Amino acid sequence: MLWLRRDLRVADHPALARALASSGAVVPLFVWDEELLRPAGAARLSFLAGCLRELNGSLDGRLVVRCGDPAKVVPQVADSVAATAVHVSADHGPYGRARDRRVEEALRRAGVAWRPSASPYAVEPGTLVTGAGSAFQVFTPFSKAWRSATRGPVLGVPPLALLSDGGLASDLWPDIPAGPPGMPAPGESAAHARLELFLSGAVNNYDRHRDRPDLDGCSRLSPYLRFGCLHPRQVLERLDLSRPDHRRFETELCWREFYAHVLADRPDSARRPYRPEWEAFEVDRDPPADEHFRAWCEGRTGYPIVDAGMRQLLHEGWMHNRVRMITASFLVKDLHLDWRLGARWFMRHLADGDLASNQLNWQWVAGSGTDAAPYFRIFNPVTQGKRFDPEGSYIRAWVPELAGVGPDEIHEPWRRAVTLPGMGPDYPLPLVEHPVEREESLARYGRLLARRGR
DNA sequence: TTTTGAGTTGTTCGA
DNA sequence: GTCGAACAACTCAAA
Repeated sequence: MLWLRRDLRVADHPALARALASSGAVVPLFVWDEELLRPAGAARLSFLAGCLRELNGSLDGRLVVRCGDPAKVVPQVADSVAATAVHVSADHGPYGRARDRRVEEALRRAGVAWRPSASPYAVEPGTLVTGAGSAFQVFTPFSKAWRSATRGPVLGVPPLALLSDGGLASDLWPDIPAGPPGMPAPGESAAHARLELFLSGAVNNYDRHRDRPDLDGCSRLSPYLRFGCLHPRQVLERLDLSRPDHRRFETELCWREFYAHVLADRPDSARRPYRPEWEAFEVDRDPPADEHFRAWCEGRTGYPIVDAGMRQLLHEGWMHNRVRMITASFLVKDLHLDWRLGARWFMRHLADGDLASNQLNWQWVAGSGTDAAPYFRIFNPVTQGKRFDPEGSYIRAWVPELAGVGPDEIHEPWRRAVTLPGMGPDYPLPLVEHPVEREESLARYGRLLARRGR
């Protein structure tokens, strides 16, 4: 049996290849695990469903789909097809590890072997350590180790004739809500199409354009990497590392692997500050915190680049990386809310929502994460907007109230002459004043330092 | 064990 | 308008 989780592809699939090589017939199984899907919204669920539908096609309709607790369902299916072994791609996340321990134990009692293969990372999380044998906490030394680590070969598509549905009904699916209108196209073939598009264009200007949400300058591969429609190995082998732009993209893939390593070492950092002293950082909980949070979620903070990003998230199930940083900084440093609120909202609405990348990047913004974050790194939403969306076309695409405002005024619409017709009351005034809240954040940081000194 | 150099992504202020 | 300095102190990783 092959139990699929975050490896929804047929090419370059070590667990699939190994299962087929070691057995007479292989039954592929996917389990809708309610526990895992609870924090996911319509975008990720429908993206996942689309990936499964296409995968089922690639597997000649032999994919067995079930709902429930894997510790019950996997042994059940294994029993009904008389499986001798269950193959998986390893999962090093906090939930995945605990779940796999339970499943492995249940299978062991039933006399079924547990066969983990390589994870959805180029370098297995947990394997890279410092000279002293501890986990890396700083990106740069990690990236050096990662670049020189040996990686497995890229595998092709194995012959699939030995796949079987074991005679089981295969279509026991939960109800999946429809995804947002602008959602990425799911599946392995869409992943390869996107990769080819990226390789034929944007990657060659990646250094310059990756930070520009108004351009199609980044890879948009994150949802495919999230569900293993594509393995990072397959991406890395296509890069020309003699070119700085390609190396820059490789670095971004390395960040993904770094945070997977960090989470494997510190599973608690998904829910708690990586630096424990940050537990004491003051966040707003009393009114108007609730109303502030709602305004942020719905994209009506009155800061155009922030609102554009939050609306793109709801419309596409995706947000440009630069804008993720800007919106996250706004929640944490301007609204003084707990990063976990924002992280949960992102996890709900992102098709690519990945626990390690999401939680630890949020912690990076909040200052509680691995980076020795300079306390003064507070994004100014106006400056960021001007620098990375100079014409304002990204904002205009997502904030129709500002469609008629020109580049000079669009980042600070509250400053535009009141005599301008037609764009008065639609767009909200700023929820807070950035310069004031910046000082407030610095003051809270100062108090955290003072508390530590005591 | 001690020392040393360095740490993704920024902003503001004053010259 | 441009540019460089200042903005804390600490901890990590490796020599």
